Amino acid sequence: MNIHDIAKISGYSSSTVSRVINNRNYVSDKARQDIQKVIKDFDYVPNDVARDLSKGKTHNIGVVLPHTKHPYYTQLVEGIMSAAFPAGYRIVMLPSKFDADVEMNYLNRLRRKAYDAIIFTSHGISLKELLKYQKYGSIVICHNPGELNIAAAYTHREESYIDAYKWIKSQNYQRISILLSRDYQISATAQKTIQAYRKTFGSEPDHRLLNTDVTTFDDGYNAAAQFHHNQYEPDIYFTNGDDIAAGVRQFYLDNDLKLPMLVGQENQLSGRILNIPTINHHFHEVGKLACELAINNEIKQLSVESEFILR
Amino acid sequence: MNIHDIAKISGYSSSTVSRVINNRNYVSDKARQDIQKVIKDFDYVPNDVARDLSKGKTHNIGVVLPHTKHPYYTQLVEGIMSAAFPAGYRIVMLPSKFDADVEMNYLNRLRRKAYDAIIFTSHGISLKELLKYQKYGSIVICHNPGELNIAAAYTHREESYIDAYKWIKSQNYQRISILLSRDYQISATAQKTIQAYRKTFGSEPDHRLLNTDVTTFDDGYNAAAQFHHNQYEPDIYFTNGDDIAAGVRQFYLDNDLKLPMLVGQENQLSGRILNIPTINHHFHEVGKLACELAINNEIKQLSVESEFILR
DNA sequence: CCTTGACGTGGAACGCGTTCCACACTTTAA
DNA sequence: TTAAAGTGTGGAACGCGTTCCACGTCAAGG
Repeated sequence: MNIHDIAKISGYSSSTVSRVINNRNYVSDKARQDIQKVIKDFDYVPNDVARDLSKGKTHNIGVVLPHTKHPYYTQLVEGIMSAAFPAGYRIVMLPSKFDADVEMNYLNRLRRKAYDAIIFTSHGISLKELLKYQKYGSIVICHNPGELNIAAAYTHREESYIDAYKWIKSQNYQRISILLSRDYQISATAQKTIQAYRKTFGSEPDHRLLNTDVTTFDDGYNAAAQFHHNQYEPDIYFTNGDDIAAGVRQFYLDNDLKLPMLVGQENQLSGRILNIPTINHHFHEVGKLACELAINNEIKQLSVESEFILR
Repeated sequence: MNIHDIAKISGYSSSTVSRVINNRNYVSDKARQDIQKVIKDFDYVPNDVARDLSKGKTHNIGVVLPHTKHPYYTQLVEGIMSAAFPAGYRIVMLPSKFDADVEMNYLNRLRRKAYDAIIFTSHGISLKELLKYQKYGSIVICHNPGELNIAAAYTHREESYIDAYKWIKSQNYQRISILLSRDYQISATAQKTIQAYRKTFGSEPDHRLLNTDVTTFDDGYNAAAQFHHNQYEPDIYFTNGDDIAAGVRQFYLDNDLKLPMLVGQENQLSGRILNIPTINHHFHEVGKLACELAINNEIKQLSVESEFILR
């Protein structure tokens, strides 16, 4: 049962049926009623895929996420949804694990018109590669793209990182551990963390206390355990998330050791419960902005100030 | 640039081009090479929407979620994704806020072939209504559908609830508060909570200590504040999530009151940090099972045992 | 009385890939 | 030697809604 069947049965053309379905003008009352009756009698509904094909628009936005457990992505996705839903867009989750092949595959699906736009909450492939695909649809990333002309919504982290480090400095902590989620050679965000350190302290961070790939409570726990094992322990941990800081704390607690100072990020519940200073990056807002850029196909950069919260 | 253009340029028919694109047999080496060269030269990629239309399949699974902040849904979505991705399916997020109109809209989109299947992580409309739509595609729900013949993956909660109540009984707690996420008149899950109480204690729960619509840390906090204000306080809270229990705890802490006993659910990080007994519902597994049912279009019920964890 | 324009409707092409069927030719088995 | 089976390829319809264009009618403005 398709629109042409309805046309035949009702005795009108498919153009007129289409007008009725889409509530458009230039249809007489009689035709409208006749056609609506047939539609009802035969319990007809139009096919969305055919409509998408002929309109050349799917109202789908692909959202590429390296992993899902991490609250960064959860918050972003919520923000994206909050903007997508009212605008009649749906979001399609695209897990990537930073795998370049998988990401390229998603980009190609943008070319293939499976999505109207694609948002990279984070990405493994290079920005130059992304640029090449802009002609196929709107592409938005969630970090500062620097000079490159690509749509982006991101948190302006520098200030808050420097605020945090300044506070650390003022408290006279000596051994500062930095737990990063990704290698600072790869990740722009991790780089910012290090840069802010240099700016504030005028020196390099202590590499013996610098860890990468620390993203969860357990990772934090293990990092602390490792430092303890090496008998070279920090008196403060600057971590990439409150949950991670909570994991560090747990290690000290489990082993009856004096708790070090902790700094988290992302304003997670764990930080609130444990009173850990944090940095609120307003990811919900970032997601919302990213989605708006995607929908409006605007190539511009929007940033949100993040803030150090000392509890 | 479409498949017919490639056919014309290469001098073959679109059937042959299609065979080449889909790596099928019955194509000579020469034809394959010629066509592949044209495809490459003109940088052609097929249109996924057209393919979906002609195949009658989208490889999209809609996932209806009342809200996103709640970890129940997050864990389910992760589980769903873990099954969808390897099978070549993508998931489309469909926020509903339990709004029946919105849910009906999503069901209609199933009819309209926008999704191959739809998973309701929770739902406001009746099961009878859902049953009507089964003929349009696979529908899976995430709670026990009882006698109804509808695909479902869910946690078998009774045992663990009873285990929890038995423990509460054994500890001689007198005033038991139950904080539900939804009214037990509406929600099957909430009903189970009450039923297990009746079974264990042989009596009705104290309605003065029973609250509904408690889903977040702050809700827990406020519920505790309210009981305190009413000067009728529980000595134990049975809550719908560790985060909620953490919120309750926070109220007592902030007001320098003696902490009541707490029981959480969902095995969240907050419970782990604060050592709150919890119930692990294995939602990740449930999501995975639900997705498998959706993909295979099987109408059967699968359940996972949940377990009371006393820390 | 004629022109202009809004209104109502249909035809046919378009968006684009898939697939069934027919046809020709080449092997292989009998 | 011949029928049967396999290989290679094209034509055309199909999946289904949208939209441009043409054509006819009728009323309002000049």
